[in-house]
Amino acid sequence: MTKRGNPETMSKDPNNKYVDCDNCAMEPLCVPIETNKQPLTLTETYLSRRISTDSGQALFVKDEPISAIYAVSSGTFKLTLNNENNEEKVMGFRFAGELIGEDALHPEKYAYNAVAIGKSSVCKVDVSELKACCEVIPNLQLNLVDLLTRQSSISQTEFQALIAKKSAESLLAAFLLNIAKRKSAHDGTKDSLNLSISRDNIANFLGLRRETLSRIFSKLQKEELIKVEGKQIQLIEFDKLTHLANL
Amino acid sequence: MTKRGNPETMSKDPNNKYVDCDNCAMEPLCVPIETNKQPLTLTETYLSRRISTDSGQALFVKDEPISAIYAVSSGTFKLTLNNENNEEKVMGFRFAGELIGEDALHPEKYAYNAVAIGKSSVCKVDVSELKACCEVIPNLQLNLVDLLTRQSSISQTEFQALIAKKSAESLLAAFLLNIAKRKSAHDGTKDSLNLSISRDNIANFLGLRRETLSRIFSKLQKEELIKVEGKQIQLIEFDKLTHLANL
DNA sequence: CGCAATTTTGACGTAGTTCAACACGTGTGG
DNA sequence: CCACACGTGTTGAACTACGTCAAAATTGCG
Repeated sequence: MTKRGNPETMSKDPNNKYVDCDNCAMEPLCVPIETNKQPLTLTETYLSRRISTDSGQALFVKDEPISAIYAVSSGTFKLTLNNENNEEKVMGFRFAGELIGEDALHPEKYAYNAVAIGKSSVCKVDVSELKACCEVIPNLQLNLVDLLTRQSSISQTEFQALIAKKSAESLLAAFLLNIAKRKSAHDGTKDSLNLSISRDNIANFLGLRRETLSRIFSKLQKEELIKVEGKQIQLIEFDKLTHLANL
Repeated sequence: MTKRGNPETMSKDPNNKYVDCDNCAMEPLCVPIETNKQPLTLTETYLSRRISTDSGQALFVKDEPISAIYAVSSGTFKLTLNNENNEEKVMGFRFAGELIGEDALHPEKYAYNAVAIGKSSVCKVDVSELKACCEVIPNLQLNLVDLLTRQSSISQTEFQALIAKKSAESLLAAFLLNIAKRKSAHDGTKDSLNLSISRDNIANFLGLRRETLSRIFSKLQKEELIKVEGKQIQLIEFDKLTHLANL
């Protein structure tokens, strides 16, 4: 029960592995249905597996009516808004195993743009098909509730550091720990981070300028709390970072 | 179908009115069940209406296992965290008609403290009873999904100004507009705001110091964008405020 | 390789913080 | 009834973390 999906679409890049389906937030909508005794596999009616996306490609844009919800199966996505000057504001990131667009179920239109960072891939659940299937299989609704609340909890932790409006140093510490935790849930690595995200995107998300972010990276490295090698970040002093993050 | 609940528990304070049930986010879990042909009213098994709370009283505290989800029926609540120095961080507010604790359904423990600001009251849905009822009435699950996604959308709008990390002025403009919008959804008033929240709590939420917030209030008043009379705020230049809020 | 994009570093400006003082309302006790 | 403490809100003056501008260093892609 590890890798499903079409093998020929699988990435060869070792840094861009597909997440295991049993580590994916979409699982409640995929797995159980396959194993129950329906005449045909119900998931096929609403689920498309591992669709490749190019870097910079948008899954959807803000205010588009919802048509599907997605789970990242490899790579990274950024969630963005554009202000009235058409400047981009990054409001979050989604990594392999996490959901995108699930929070559009109510107003029925997406609340942000979802853009691939680097080559990525997603699994896609068609919403109207899903709703039809929910009529047939009541248990599917419970799975949906579970999935919604699960992802909502991840989104919350992502915001908490930002909301606390702390020093730039403490913001970065919290950010690194958050990413490390979310990534480790899927790829096992604990203190080493492959940051696929550019400094610009991180700075934008944290509400800092790229220069400030760069200075903080240097500072934390000089103090030997982290080791920076381009996009590869080592978390050395986990405890001190945690303390910093908690203000 | 306006006011339900026990009349003797109703507030007499005109500034602290109960929200109409049909304007309440909890409605999907209350109304429809009352009107369907069950032998007994199912809501009674999981719903307690209009429980009074004193100012400063906590509905629940962070990390407590989830037992119920709440809808504010009158008054205001603040959602808070405590950092390691036991300082309070306000992460949001909930007004009449809005939900509290619904986002604890997944990790099954509350993610924050919920504390009444001034005398307030809530309707309470017992989670284990609710789950039991979901088994009996599948449609209830769909209502739950609706309710979860709806509230999640409100929470998002509350954060968006903060995430954008703008100037203090623009933060306050966005905050006032957000509150005005959320309150007007229930009490009709559009440009006049009864801010039940103290300046300290607002400043804390916005990540500003109380002195800064006070200066900005004065500035916006001097520029005649708002009129400040203690907790009563008039939004005068709606358009200019909106522009400010959008950076 | 070579050029453009990204990241880092330095010098200076400013929005918001900090600290301190004051003003106002409310509750308490003599 | 006043004296006093205490919570809340406002204002002034000096300080500082982060932003801005400019330029160098590094990375990465065609």
